[in-house]
Amino acid sequence: MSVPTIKDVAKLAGVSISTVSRVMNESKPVSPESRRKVLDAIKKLDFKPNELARSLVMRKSNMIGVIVKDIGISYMAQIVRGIEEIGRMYNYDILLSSTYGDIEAEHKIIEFMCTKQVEGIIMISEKINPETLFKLKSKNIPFVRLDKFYEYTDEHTVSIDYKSTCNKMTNYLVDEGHNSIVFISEDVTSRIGREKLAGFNEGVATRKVKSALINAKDITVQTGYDMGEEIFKLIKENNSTVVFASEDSLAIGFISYCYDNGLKVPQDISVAGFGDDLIASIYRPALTTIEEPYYDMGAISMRKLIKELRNEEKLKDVTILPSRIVERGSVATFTKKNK
Amino acid sequence: MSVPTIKDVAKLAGVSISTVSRVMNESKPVSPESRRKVLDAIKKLDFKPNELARSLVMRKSNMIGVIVKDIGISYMAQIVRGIEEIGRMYNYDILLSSTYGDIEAEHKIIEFMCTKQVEGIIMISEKINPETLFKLKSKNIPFVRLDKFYEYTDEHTVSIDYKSTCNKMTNYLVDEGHNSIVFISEDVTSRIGREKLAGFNEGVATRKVKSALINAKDITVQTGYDMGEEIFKLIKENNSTVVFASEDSLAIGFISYCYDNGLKVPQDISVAGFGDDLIASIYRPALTTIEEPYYDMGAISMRKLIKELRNEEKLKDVTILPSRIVERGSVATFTKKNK
DNA sequence: CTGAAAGCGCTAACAC
DNA sequence: GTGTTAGCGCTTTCAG
Repeated sequence: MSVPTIKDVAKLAGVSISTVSRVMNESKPVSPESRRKVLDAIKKLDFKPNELARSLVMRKSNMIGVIVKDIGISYMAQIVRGIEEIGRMYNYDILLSSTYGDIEAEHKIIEFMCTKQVEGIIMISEKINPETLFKLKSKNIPFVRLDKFYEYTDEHTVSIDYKSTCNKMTNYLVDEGHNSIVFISEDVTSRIGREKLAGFNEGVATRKVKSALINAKDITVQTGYDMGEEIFKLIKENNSTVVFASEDSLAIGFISYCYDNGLKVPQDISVAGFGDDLIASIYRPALTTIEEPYYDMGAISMRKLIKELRNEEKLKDVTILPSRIVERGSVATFTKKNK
Repeated sequence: MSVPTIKDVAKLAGVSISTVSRVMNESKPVSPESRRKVLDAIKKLDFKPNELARSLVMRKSNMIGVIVKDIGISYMAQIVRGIEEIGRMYNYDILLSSTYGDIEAEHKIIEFMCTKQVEGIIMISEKINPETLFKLKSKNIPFVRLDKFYEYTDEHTVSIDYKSTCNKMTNYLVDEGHNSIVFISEDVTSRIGREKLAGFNEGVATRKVKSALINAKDITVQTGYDMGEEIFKLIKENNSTVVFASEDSLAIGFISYCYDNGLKVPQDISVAGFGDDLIASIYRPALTTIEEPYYDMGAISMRKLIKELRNEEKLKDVTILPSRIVERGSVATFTKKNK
């Protein structure tokens, strides 16, 4: 016989299917005897309820859709880890799909996930398309967005305080003895780009140190590398001793450029990043950077989503997580510190 | 009204639900007029069929379970990308779960995925537990394993020819003018470990160069680093000019050790890896290594699984994919080559 | 406490 | 061509 159903269990146990259901779900009292018989039958048949059928009748799929731009991007994978672990705790499975930035695909995925009756959706992307967002909202299915360029509006997200963190890093660099800093900023038309820049500027202003700015067109390692020459120029012009990149990838790209062009990090120039990518600790020199708690971002998003689904709690619009500076080898110290 | 069902469509179109079903699935001819009415109603209501219900009655979930050890491991994420893209082509969704090596969790996940009626399972792990495998087989649900330590038996997998590839790399190194090679091998009790070593030995034997061997207890970057001192000793004893690590992570760890201990790669010592991890091209010096086609491994596994599900083709036991040497900066050239 | 019966949303014979 | 009906495997009234 193929896979057993509740009927088979009922027959073997000599009770009705309702009784079987009741012992399985402990939804209603069942006499000890029936209970035992049912349990025996379940064990004997190695019966496992068909979750599809349960989902259908209970209108509850226990599935969350996770839409990422690309699961191969390491920080996204870290977020997914968090989502997944919390999911398992609450018995939620995740349906994963990647968009590769294709907006057509994005829409299809959302449709499809809805037909699969996912109970909620988490979107992880660098930038989420407004149309997609609109679509998502129209479905009125709970969702959380994890989006680097998120402008606070009325959706739910989990983030860190980019501004104060960049301020902190700037202060740290000055504390280490750096008096002229080059800042590589990312897309300043985005909230995060602006916040990071603002934090840096604030730090520079309060500490009264010199600064120079350069914009990255995107946040790939390649771009960090390609900007090398320009950055070198800025360093020379400003007598800078450190480059603070608003993304680790940019910092790594730049360090690679230094490597290829005979500048030693941190002996000749210090470099700090932002994000604590997987690679930041492996690279040599290991990158001094700001830890973005990706795993936690995923975990908290998931927890929020689940609470919302259980009506235990309304999703708060924005959750701000702490972040910290991770000191590694890429920043030289010019001051004697007594820690 | 909440989400519309097939009934609502039927009512609005003034036909029976069968007719609606028929036009949706094009399963049977329908008069042009009914068809139009149905299509109109569907559009008007923005009706989308409940896939859960369809799955239940058709006994076909269109879901594949993907069990990874940890989606945060970059090569695993690469494999998942391949799986996912092919999946979408064939309208398969993926249900993702990570085990973190916990065998308890592994079993639960398999159970759970089966109750969710996944049609097949792909397991991605460095080492798959025999018990898990047994469980999986007992479910008799099609599955593919992507396992570094896989010993060919009777399951289905996709792999590359580790032996000949290592042989090729060894020859390449000799061609570049290296006459004494240190090989960092991984767990030689595993098939892959053995094959890699065999390939290396073969190359060394045919080219009649000197060689030294050292075993890695695992394949983490840290281990590569920790072995640094021992490797240094081997290099000195054998006058070696190159270290060939059987995993990129080991190579990277070792290069980091060199960096921290004043040996320059490739000026003082060359290093080659295996795998072409994401980091291999980003690291400086960029790592000369062997490209393992992770994406393709995922894609092909998925395609095989789907073919099997469609009964178009039996899963071949083992599929061997091509791989190639990626020349980058970590290996010095001592010979003049006219390419 | 327990069983019969209705029904979740859909597909697939089976009649007409 | 089309509607009726019987399920898919399960939960949940509703009687008893």
